[in-house]
This record gives sequence, structure tokens and C-alpha cells, in this order.
Amino acid sequence: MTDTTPAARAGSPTLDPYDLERDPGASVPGLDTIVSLAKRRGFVFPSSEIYGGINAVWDYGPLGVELKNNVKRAWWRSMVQERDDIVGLDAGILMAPQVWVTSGHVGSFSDPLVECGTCRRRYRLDELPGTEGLTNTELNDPGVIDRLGLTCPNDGGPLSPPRRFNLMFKTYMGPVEEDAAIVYLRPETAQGSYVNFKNVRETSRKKIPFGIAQIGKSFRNEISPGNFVFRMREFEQMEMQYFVRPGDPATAAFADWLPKRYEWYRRLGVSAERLRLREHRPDELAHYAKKAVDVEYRFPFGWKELEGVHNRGDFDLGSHARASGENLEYFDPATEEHFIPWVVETAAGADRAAFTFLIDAYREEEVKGETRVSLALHPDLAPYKVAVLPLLKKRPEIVELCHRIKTDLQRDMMAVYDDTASIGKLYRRQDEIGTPWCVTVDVESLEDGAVTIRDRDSMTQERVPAEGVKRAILDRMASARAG
RNA sequence: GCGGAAGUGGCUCAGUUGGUAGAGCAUCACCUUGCCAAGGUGAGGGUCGCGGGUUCGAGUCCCGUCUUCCGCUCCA
Repeated sequence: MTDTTPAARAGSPTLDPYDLERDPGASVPGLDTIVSLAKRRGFVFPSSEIYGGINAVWDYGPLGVELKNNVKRAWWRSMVQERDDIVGLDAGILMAPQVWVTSGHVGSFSDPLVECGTCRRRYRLDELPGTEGLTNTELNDPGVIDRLGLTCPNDGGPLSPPRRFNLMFKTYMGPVEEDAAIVYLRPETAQGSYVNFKNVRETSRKKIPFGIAQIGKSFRNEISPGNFVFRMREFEQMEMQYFVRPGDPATAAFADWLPKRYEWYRRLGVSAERLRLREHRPDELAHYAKKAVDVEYRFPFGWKELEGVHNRGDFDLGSHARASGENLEYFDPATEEHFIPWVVETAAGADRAAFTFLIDAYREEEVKGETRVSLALHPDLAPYKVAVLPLLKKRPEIVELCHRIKTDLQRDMMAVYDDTASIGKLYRRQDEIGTPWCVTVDVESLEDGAVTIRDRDSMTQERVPAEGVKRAILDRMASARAG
């Protein structure tokens, strides 16, 4: 039997993560397969399905919410719980509108923009010569470029029709729907960390370098969403802003965080062949970034960003300090210097991460002409850690012992009891939803007080005393986490 | 946003020239079996994405719309 443990299938650790040429595409399951499994087993459903659905929003079902919660829990553990230099924050989805003006999100996205087909420069249509006096309706007319015969002021190239890049969702705060009451749903959680920088620093008494971690919903009115939960209009981010001294220390922090983030996915079982690192070219860097490297995964639709590590310099704190008038400098008592800290950010998508773990854990096996599906999920991520199964449900004592064991396990972990099929089928069911361990109670258990623990990955069985089951499972979880 | 394809039980699909919807798997119950998806009997579940239209009659033809996928575009 092939070794399907997370460690083994994670592949050679010597693979070059920067190798952009390799492509394990053939081994990646199709998107249809994953979507179908997700629906069939209750991981993900289309939102508002009984009304025909709503574009680019997906709901997490009973197993999906467990998986995603586990992803977030694993992230929080590695970022906040196990570190002394990072603290958590949960800022509001609604923020003062000025935040988004300062961050640069409002300006570029609230006006009709046209783009040159050759030099790719973008212009506000209402600032081009020849557009004086046009109404809003005319400015948004797709045919306005042709009608006025406009061309690129830079090189005379063809201009695209005007588009409003409404990245941000808007709503109104207060009872009156007027422009003055417009607020935005945040398109990223990071700004909440920047505007709370001073509050967090003072109350947590952290000294630089230190970080602020956040998990929360963000909203983007994407022009082309799609690929299942990969690009949604409502999604959840896991972002950490690490504040450091300007210049070289930021470069060093970047070099430290990048491999850490790559390893996080590897330790949770993602195969090395399907993970790589890709540095942004200077021309694709975001306005705030001095340097950016993406952790990419080989999705069924190609290599795509899982997480970005960015050196944002002092762009954010500097901008907010200027715009708000608040002093956001840090005073270093050792050197008696005042400075605006630089930020190294790790920005991951919780949905993308959960999606990645689901795809990467997917296994198919041909047995007696049948295709058996199993999910080799890391125990930290599995929706259920253990299933308790009776070999013989006609004996009430066996069922009763099962329930006693399950109730005890439930105090510490997600556990489930099932007796509605033969034992082989009960195992297959648990395999398909990624449950790492099954506890089986048989007739002998009633005499010797021992039960069987069956391991999904190694397909081995071990006999343990019924009262020692929880300890045994907890030990296995701990050793899986240790690697 | 543009072009193409597709939407029929939970999943995968069939459904003839238009005549009141089927299968396999899954689910549930009972019987049987008792350590890796056995077998038997039975049951539940679909106003065919939604809304109009044509027709005596629409899953089937027409229009609109929503959703999904593919390609382009876009992607702070």
C-alpha cells in the first residue's frame, strides 16, 4: 500500500519553491469533482440556491464550516497563540469613509476610468480634453469614446470604454440614504490594524518588532469572480501586519516571514509539488508595496495566489498619520529615535486556504471496479476527529458503550456516532469526509473492555482500553501537529 | 463587461417528431450480515433554474432573466 500520510505525500522538501516551470497539473483533481464532492457531502453550497443563486457567493455547510473554522484556528494558533510578539484584533467591517480615501481605495475606483490599449495608462475620463460639460450619464456611455473620437494623450492609442471600478461595496449609515451617509464595506482587514496601531501598541505594551493579526470578512465587487470559492465577492481574510524598523529590518522580516508562511501550508499537508513562490515584477506591484511574493497553489485552473507577503514600507502608517493628524510614530527608548514603522504583511484568504486543503487532500482509489474517494486531511483540519462505530448494533450494550465513548470524546473534539450501515461502509463514509480515526466497539469489548482505533492514513488498527481512547486520540493529534 | 456552452431528485445523467418525468448512486425503514462500500424488501425526494410567450397541450419550440463553466477582458 502506498504511503498516504500527510508527511509522505507532501513530497520532497528539497523541491525548489521558486521553480516556476514545473507543473503537476495532471495530478490535480478537476474542479467539477471538488464542487460535486463539496455539495454532496455538505462542505459548500451555492448561496440563496432556492432563488436561483447569487453570483460569487457561497455558503459553508456543516462540514465546510468545521473545515474553515479549523483553518482559521490553525492560523491563529501559529500567529497569535504560539508567539509572544503578535496580538489579535477584530476591527469593524464598517470604518470611517476617510480610511478608504487615505488608503487609496476610493480615489481610483469611484470615477469612470478609460485605459489605453497600447500603453496601458489609465485616465479619468472627465479629465480628458473634450469632455467638458458631459453629464454623468454621458460619461458612463460605452460609446462616448468613439462619439468624441478620443485617443490616448500619451501615445494616441485606442481607449477602452469608460468603466467604473467600484471595487468597494457601498451602503448608507443612518436612516437617510444620501451621499453624505455613504460608508463602505472593507475590501481588506489590514486598514483596521493600521488605524488601531496606536491603541494596540499602547495597551499591549508591545515593542517593535511586533504584529497585529486579524481574521475577518472582506468584500470586493470583483469584475470577474469565479472558480468556485477561489474568487468571491464576500470572502474571509487572515492578515497579519508586522511592524518593524524602517529599511533593512523590514527586508530581514520579509525574508523571515516568507518561508514561515510557505511552511505553514506544508505542515498542514499541502504537497510541495503543488506549492511555489512567485515574486511580483516591479510593474505588477501594488501601489503600497516595495516588494511582494505570492505563495501559489496549483489549482485545477492553474497556479494562483494563495497568500501574499508584502513589504509595505511606511505607506500605510505614514498616510494615516498625515491624513488624520495623529502622531503614529514609534519611539525607540534604546536609540532615542522617533520613526514611522514599516510594515511587513502576510495576507491569506481563509476560503482559498480551506479550498486548497480540500483539493490537496482529495484521493481516488480503484477497488473492485469502484472509485473510492477519501480526504487525507490533516487531523487539525478534519471536520470530525473521530467516529465511534458499533460492529454489532443489535447488542444494546455495544451501542451504549459507543455512546459513552463518543460523549466523552465530544468534550474535547468533534466526534460522531454512526450505525446506519455495515462496518465497511461506515469506514468509507468517514474516509470521504476526512475523519482521521474511527473507534470500533465489538462483542469482545464487552468482555475485555478494549476497543479498536482505526487509522485512516496508515490503515492500521490498535486495540486500546475503552477508558483510554480519548487520551490515545489526543496523543495522536499532538503527534500529527508536531509532524 | 464581451463571446460560447450548460442548467431535469442530494450527486451523475437519460428523456424520441411537443402528449401529465425516469435510471444508477446517495438517503431513510425493516430483514440479513458482522472489521473495510455484501444481499433482500420497501419508502421518501423533482411544479424540469426563474418569468413570460406560442400551443388543445411545453422538460422539449421562442423571448427575457438568473446561475455555473470555458475563452477573452479585468484584477489595489
